[in-house]
Amino acid sequence: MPAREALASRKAGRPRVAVPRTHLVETARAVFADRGYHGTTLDRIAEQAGIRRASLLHHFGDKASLYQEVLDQVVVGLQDLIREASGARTDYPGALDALGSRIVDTLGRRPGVARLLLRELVDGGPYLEGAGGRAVQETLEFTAGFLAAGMTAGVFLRQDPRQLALTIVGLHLYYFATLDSTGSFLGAGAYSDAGIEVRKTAVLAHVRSLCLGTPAGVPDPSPALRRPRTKASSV
Amino acid sequence: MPAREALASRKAGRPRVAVPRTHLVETARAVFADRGYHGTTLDRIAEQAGIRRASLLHHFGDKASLYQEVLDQVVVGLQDLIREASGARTDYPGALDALGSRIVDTLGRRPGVARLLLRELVDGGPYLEGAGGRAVQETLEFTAGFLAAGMTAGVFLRQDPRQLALTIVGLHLYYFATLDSTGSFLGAGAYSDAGIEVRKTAVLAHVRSLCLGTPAGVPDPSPALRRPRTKASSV
DNA sequence: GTCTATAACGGGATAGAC
DNA sequence: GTCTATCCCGTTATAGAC
Repeated sequence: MPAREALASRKAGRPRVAVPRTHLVETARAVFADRGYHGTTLDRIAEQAGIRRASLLHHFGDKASLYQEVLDQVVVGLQDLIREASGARTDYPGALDALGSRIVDTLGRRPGVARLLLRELVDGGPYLEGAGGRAVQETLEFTAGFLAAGMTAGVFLRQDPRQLALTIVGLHLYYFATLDSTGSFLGAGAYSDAGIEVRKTAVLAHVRSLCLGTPAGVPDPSPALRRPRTKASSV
Repeated sequence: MPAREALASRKAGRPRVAVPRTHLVETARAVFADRGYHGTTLDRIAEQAGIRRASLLHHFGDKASLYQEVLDQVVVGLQDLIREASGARTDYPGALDALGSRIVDTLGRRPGVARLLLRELVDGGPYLEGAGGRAVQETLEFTAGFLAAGMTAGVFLRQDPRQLALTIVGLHLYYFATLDSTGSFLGAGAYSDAGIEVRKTAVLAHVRSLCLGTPAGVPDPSPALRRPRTKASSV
């Protein structure tokens, strides 16, 4: 954390240490994810990044452009992940597990991604009306197509593939996007590797049940995560 | 829609038609649901309600208090619904259907409720740290308890009841909270009674599958809602 | 109880020095 | 490329007449 004073005493025009653009976008992603578009100020992003608001604007022009760049990155990242993990598979149950596993890993490691995307879907902001909306639409379409293919192949249960796609997406995004609020319901450690693993086990079983009808066994949750501790250590 | 001019020409101090407080809260709910807390201005709420911003502030003191009142109402409404629909039941599968059915009806009829609640859970605002947070916690706890009871009764599949509760809540809230954005994926009419019915059928099957392991049959989605029309009528 | 008018503030964006 | 300083707009909240 670069201190405020160090910043103020700096000369103008001298790059402190050549803050790379990617770092700025990452910082912005974290802050936007935390507070939403309207809730975040450029000052906060700038402060976190260790520069001034004016410098931030120099790079991105305005707040909306920065936000768009952040969201673009998130959406194409997820899109690639889904295509990659499910593409070129004939083993439908295997693809199902691979997909769920990678998504839980990604969202669990970076809860900001789920928050950012879910918020945008709820808000229906201008981003979704442009290229971003098309990407989301394509990804949903792709997912529904994958499910439909599994049904015609006779391995997935016949049902409305679009409705199924939306409940699966919802079950993924909701959990990690609201983990901060529901963390006390789960007990400490929901963000830990163990917590992510517990979620992954549950999700894989749930998705298998929905698609295959397999009454999957998830007999024993990690005892440490079953009941919240009344006075558990924070973080 | 009361016209702007009619408002401006009114005399001060004379109640137009005695706008009831509940109406103000309802209007505020709709606007907050649409744009989020930071995204909504008191001017917009006031305009929708047919009064001035100053009058609005007279009733509620400040923006935060109004928001809290709105959210309180939403949360206790949902809490009551869940308790009522699942309480005093020994028929677990029946309770499952009743619960899902009523929730889909409620959220489908008023998508703002899902948006409002989901946004708050994502934001983790100050509301959740007060009485609201306790209510949410209680409701989650109640739901997990219901599922656990069904498991010990031997009718629900044994699994982590907390993880199950969160995926079910997520599958409910996500769908209706993001319907505006994913509407084009579903085709026109997602908000219609027919669209809600399609969702309800799917949700009941999904939840049954998750809890009971029943490979429920949802063979035929309404043809009108299966594929989006390229040039469908709006609304 | 509703209005007009205005104060007070926060935040986005620009100008220009270095 | 980063800074300081400034402008300016939107929004909240208050004061006080009616």
